[in-house]
Amino acid sequence: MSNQLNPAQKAAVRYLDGPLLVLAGAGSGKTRVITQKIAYLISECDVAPRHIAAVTFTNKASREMKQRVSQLLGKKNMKGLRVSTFHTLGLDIIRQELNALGLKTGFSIYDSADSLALIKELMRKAFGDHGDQADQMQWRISGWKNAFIIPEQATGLAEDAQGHASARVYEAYNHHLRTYNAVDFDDLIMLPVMLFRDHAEVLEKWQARIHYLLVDEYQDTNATQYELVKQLVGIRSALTAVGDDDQSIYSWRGANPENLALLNEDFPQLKVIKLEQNYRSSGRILKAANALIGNNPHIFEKRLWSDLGYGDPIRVIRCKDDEQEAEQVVHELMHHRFRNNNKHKDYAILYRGNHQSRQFERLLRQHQIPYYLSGGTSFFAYTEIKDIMAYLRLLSNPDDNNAFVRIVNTPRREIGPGTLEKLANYSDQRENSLFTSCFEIGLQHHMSDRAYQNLNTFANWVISMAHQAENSNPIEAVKNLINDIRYETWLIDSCKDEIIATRKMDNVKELTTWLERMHKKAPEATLADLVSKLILLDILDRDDEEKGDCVSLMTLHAAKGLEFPHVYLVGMEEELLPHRNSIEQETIDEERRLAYVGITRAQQTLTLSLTAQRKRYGDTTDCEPSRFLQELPQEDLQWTGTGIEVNKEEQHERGMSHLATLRGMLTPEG
DNA sequence: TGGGGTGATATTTTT
DNA sequence: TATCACCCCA
Repeated sequence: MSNQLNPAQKAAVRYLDGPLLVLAGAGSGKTRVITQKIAYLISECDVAPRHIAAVTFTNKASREMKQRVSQLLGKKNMKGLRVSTFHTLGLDIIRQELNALGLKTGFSIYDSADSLALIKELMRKAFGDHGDQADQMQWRISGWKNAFIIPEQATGLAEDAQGHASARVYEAYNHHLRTYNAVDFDDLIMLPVMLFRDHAEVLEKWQARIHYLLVDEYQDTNATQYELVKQLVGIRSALTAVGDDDQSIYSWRGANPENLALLNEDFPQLKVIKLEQNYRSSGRILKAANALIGNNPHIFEKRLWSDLGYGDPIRVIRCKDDEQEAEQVVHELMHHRFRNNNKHKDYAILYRGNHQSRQFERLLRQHQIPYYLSGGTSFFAYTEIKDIMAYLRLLSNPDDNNAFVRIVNTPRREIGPGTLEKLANYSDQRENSLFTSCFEIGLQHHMSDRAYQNLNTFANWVISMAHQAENSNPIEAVKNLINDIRYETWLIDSCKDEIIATRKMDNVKELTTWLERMHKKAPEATLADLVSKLILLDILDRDDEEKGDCVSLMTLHAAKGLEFPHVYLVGMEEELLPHRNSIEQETIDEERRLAYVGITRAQQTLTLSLTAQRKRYGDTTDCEPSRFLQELPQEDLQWTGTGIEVNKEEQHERGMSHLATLRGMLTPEG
């Protein structure tokens, strides 16, 4: 890829006369446009870095962006530049406007596990026992927050008793979060928007701070995020939004691809620039991608092209069942790699659902091919990390009930479920956090002296540790704390396996190493600052570059934004891609975009695979080829597959059902 | 407190 | 069919 910008890219970089929407097709160099534009603003237009904000969705994207800007400008010339995720931007705002929001310093950020636990508890209390529906409730509440709907509005919108009940849980949930001096992920966006709506002077302050706003992956913004963008941009309208409606695959999570069209309405002066030259894929792959996505309705028409040559045919491997699919794909991959002397990391196997990875993993292991499986357990899901994080959270925010409950008896302090129950009842009555209740005289009458003593000792210990963290080096304080609670001994005692205990302790050490590193970078930051930063940052992001030479296995969702020389898109069947639920809900368009995202990941070769049968919930079911296969240019597809012979016999037995169509597709000119 | 038995449940998940 | 969360019991 050359360093020069093409005319469309250049126009997007230079355009500053008003709001701009850059419709950036897959592989059209959108990150380059954003980073070059930042550089242009700073070095050519004399905009101070601190007046520019670029917002992304993932830490990874924001890291990459920062890095590329610093390549263009040098680190010292970008001081003050704000490149962050939406959530980090929200966190910054909240942190600086605490009082107006009714939060206290050191507030906690509840991750989804925390919020689920809270919702579960509330549902148990309010509705007897509907704790098993907590995840649906969490989903609903998050949906409301993403759509900028407050509890009162949710109540108003409720159509039945169940809706009312849900709105009540939402209300209670928010109320409890505030009591615990905590916010959840969605609040990080929602609270700033509410604040800006109600306090013009605060909004003005932030508008004065951010003179130019750039938003990446604009099609993924939800209603609340769009509101935040509109507020910050204000009448100045200095906005560059970059997005691609064809790559909108998160609407099930509240993303509003219509925001692209809304931009047109909300900013009548909106300028639209299309990036249609693709620097990634062969002409044939793009032709296929264009053909497929042509079946979707479009507000903005665009047509990707490339001058990278026409390339190899798209292969379609037809298999007997999912087991054979894995065999054939892996064999094909191995041979291709060997013939072309490629690296493992040149290859990716993409699929619709996580469960599809299994067969492939098995075979890759069998052939000793190193692979990288995206979407494992998050670092923060480990119990030992949760424990330590809970301690750290409690130090900065003693009112954090989740943290309190988690570690009050870990390691053991003889504060059992009975005592906790009594404490909880008491604090409920008083509308206080558990921690605060520990100090109340009235509590004594509700439990044994011994229990009361234990609680008191613990609470005082928390205070002294918090004091230490505040008044000396926070990292030292953390290390002290881990020693103080004898966490290592506790791990060894509680794990049967010494190796596991060591591994867990290693994780804990890694956590402190991270804190140390962050502390070095920002010596002024308090422990609370470090902890909240840590929560928004998925540590597992780190092995991006340390991934090594591995075949990538991932879902289509996870593949967005990535590219590979050779891509295998597997499971091209009805009910899988498009997924069964999407067929029922008639949201085929998004599934088509998902397939589109998969296809456009490929640089040189693309191989699709499908099976005639698949094991599903126990029994084997027949599969039909995905409708998307028929939407591809048939003359560019090359069908192969060894499953055909086997199927010939079955065909008689089954009386030529759908297999006839399959065979039709296997013969060219069918 | 953990392990085993039981029953429900089976897309995608940036923060 | 496999997994996972949950409950109960020792």
